[in-house]
Amino acid sequence: MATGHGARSRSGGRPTLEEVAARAGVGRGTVSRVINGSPRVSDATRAAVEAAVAELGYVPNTAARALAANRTDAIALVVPEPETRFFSEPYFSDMLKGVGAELSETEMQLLLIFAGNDRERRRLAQYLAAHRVDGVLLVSVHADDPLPDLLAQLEIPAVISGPRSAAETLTSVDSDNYGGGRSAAEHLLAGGRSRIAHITGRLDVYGAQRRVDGYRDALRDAGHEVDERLIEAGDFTEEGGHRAMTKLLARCPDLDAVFAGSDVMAAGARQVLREEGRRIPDDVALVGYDDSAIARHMDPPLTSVRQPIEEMGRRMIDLLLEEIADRRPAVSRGLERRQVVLATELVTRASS
Amino acid sequence: MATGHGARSRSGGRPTLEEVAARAGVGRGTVSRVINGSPRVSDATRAAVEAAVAELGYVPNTAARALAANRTDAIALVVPEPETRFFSEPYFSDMLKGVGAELSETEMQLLLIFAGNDRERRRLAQYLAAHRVDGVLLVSVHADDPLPDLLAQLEIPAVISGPRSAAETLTSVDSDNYGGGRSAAEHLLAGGRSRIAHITGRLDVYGAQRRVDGYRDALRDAGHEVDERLIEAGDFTEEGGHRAMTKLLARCPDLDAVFAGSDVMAAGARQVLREEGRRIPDDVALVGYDDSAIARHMDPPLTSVRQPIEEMGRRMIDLLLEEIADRRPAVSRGLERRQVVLATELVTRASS
DNA sequence: AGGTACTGTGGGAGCGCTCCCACAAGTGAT
DNA sequence: ATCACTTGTGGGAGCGCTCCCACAGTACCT
Repeated sequence: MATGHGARSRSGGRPTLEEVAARAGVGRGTVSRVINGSPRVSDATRAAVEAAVAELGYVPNTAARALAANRTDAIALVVPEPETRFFSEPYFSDMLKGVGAELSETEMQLLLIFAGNDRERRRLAQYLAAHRVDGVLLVSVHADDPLPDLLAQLEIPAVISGPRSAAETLTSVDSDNYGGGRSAAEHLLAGGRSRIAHITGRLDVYGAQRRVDGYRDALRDAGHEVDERLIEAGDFTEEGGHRAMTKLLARCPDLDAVFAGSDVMAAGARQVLREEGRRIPDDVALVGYDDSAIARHMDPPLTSVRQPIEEMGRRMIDLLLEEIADRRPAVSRGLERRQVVLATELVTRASS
Repeated sequence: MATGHGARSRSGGRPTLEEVAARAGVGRGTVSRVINGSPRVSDATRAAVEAAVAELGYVPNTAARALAANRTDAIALVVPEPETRFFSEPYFSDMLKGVGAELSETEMQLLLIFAGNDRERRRLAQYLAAHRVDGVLLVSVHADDPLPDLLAQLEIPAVISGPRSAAETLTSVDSDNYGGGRSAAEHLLAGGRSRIAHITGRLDVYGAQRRVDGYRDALRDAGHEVDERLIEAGDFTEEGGHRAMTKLLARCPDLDAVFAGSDVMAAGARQVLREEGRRIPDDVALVGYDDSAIARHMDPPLTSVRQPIEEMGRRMIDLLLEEIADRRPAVSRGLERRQVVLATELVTRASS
C-alpha cells in the first residue's frame, strides 16, 4: 500500500535528502551540494535548503554517504600496546589531546584502537582490510612491527609518531631527540659537570638511540672523550632506572651528573642516589626527559627535556588529512616522504 | 570499454558479494546467508562459498551493510569528562579493560568518545542524532546530566555505569555502594573503634550517597548513635581529603577511625593525620574505597573496599548487546528497567 | 494420486547517498 | 542574430549490501 516508495521507511523515521529536497522545492542533487558546501549553488537556493534542513532536523546518513562516496570520515589512532601502558604514560594522553583538538575543527571521527595482543592485532587487520577508516595514526611503534607494512599494502594513508629508523618510509612526526639529548648534556657541561652518565631508553626505539647520539656528540664537541662505562641501557621503566643507576654507581663512583632518557627512569635513579647518600644537585646533578608531571613533583623538582607532544598530535592530524585529501594514483606515493621534526626545550629546575 | 556494470569499480578493487557468488556458482542471497551464519544453507554450498571467500580475500563492506540493514555494528563508550580525568583515574582504565574483553567476543567495534566541554557535547549530539552507533555505554554521569534523556529521546539503547538516582530509568550496572560503605564501617567497629569519621565523595554522585547510607546504618545497627560532626563532605580529590580531615580533627579530636569515600581522599587524610602525629593504625584506623594502586603502595598499606570494575564493564556490554538485540516496538521499553548491582569486597591491610 | 510442509536457493527491490551528465538560462563576443 | 561559454539545477545510475518473496525440490502424510 502506501504512496511512499522508499522514503520514510526503516531508518527510524529520520528525514532523507529526498524529503529535504521536496520541502525546499529543489532537486536531490542541489541539497547534496548545499550539504557538502559546493559553491555552485545560488544564495537563494542555499537559504531555502538550509531552512528545510533546519525544519526537518535533517542529519545525513553516514552509511549511505560512505557507500556512495567510498570514504568513512573516520580515522583511527592505533596503539600497538596493551591498554595499561596507554593509561600509565602521559605521553598518550597529551598526544590524544592534540589530536582531538585538531580534529574537532573537522567532521572527522576519531577511533581509538588498541592492538596489544595477537587477538587484537588480528581484529585490527580485519578492520583495516574492511577499510573502515580513511587513515591511521600510529603511535609508539617498535622497530620490527609489521603494521606499517600492512598499512602500505592496503594503501591506507598513515602517519607514524616516531619513525622506526632513519629510513622510515611512512610520513612521520617526531620531536628532535638528537637535539634533546644534546641539550641535556650541554646543560650539564655548562654547569661544570664532567663525569656525566646516561641511562638510555629501550634501544629498539629509534628516538632513544638518537638521544644517545646527541649526548655523545655534545660531550665530544666539548672536548671530552666519551666513557662507555658511563652509559647504561634502561627500558623506560622506574625499575629499569633503578637498576641502571645501581650499576653506574658501582662502576663509576666518581660520576657527578646523570642524564636519564625519561623522567620515570630519573625517578628510579633518584631513589638509588638518595639511598647512597648522594645529594641532588650538590653531589650529582640529575636531568630527565619528557617534562612529565613526575618531573614537577619530584623532590627536588627535575630538570627535564620537554617534547611538544600535543603539537605533535596536531601535526600528525594535519599531515594525515593532507594524505587522505590527495590520495591519487599510487605513482606519486612514497617518493616524497615527509618527516616533520619538532624542537624540544630544556626546562631547568632544582635538580641540576 | 568494460564489461563491468558495477562490480570492480570505485572500491579500490575489493571483491564484492556478487563476485564471491559468481566464483562459488551460487546466488547473492546465498553468499549473504553464509556470511551472516544463517543455518538455512546446505553444507556443500556453505563450503563452496567459504572457499570462494578465502580465495578472493573477501571482506564485507561495512557501509553497504549498515545502509541496507540499518545498523552500524559499533557502540560508543561516552565519557562526559575531560580526557585528563579519564587518564588519571584507574576506574576508567579498568572499565575499559572489561568492556574490551567482553566485546572482543563479538564483531562489534568500540568507539571512545569524550564529551568534556560544550563543543564536544554538541559534536556528540550530532553524532548520536546521525545514529552512528547502535548503542551507548555511559560512565561517570552526574545527577543533572541531560545526556541520558537525549539518548532516550533518540531511542538509542544505552547502559549507564552508575545510576543517577534510585529512580534511574536507564538500564544500569553498579557496585553495591551501600554494602561497601557498610562493610567498611562494620570492619572498623569490629576492630574496636567507636569514634568513626567519614569523608564522603561528591554528594551529587549517587554512589557516594549510598556509601554514606551504608556507613550510617552500620553504626546504628551496632547500637551507636550517628554523630553528624563525624561526617564531612569531600570531592574525591586528594586536596578534598586533606581539607576534610583537617576539619574533622579540629572538630572531633577524639576520633579513632576514618572511612574515606575513595583511596585518593584517604591519601589526603593520611597526610594530615601524620602531620598531627597520629599513628596509623595505632591511634587512628584508616579505610579507603576503590582498592586502587594507591592503596597498595600507601604507607602503611591501606585497607580498602574493592569494586569489581572490570566485571562491571563486562556486564554493561552484556546488557547493552541484549538491548540492541531485542530492539522492538517501543511499547515494551522502559517498563522492565534493569539494574544490576555487583558485590564489593573489603580488602584488609595494615592501616586498620 | 493429491495435498501440505519444509528446506534451500535465486534474485528483485530497496537502503540514502554521491557522482556526473544533460540541459535551461543567462552573458558577452562576434 | 549566432555561437561559445558559464552558472545553476534536476535526476539517472550506481555504491554493495540485506530483506524477503517466489519457487524448485524433497519428504511425509492422507
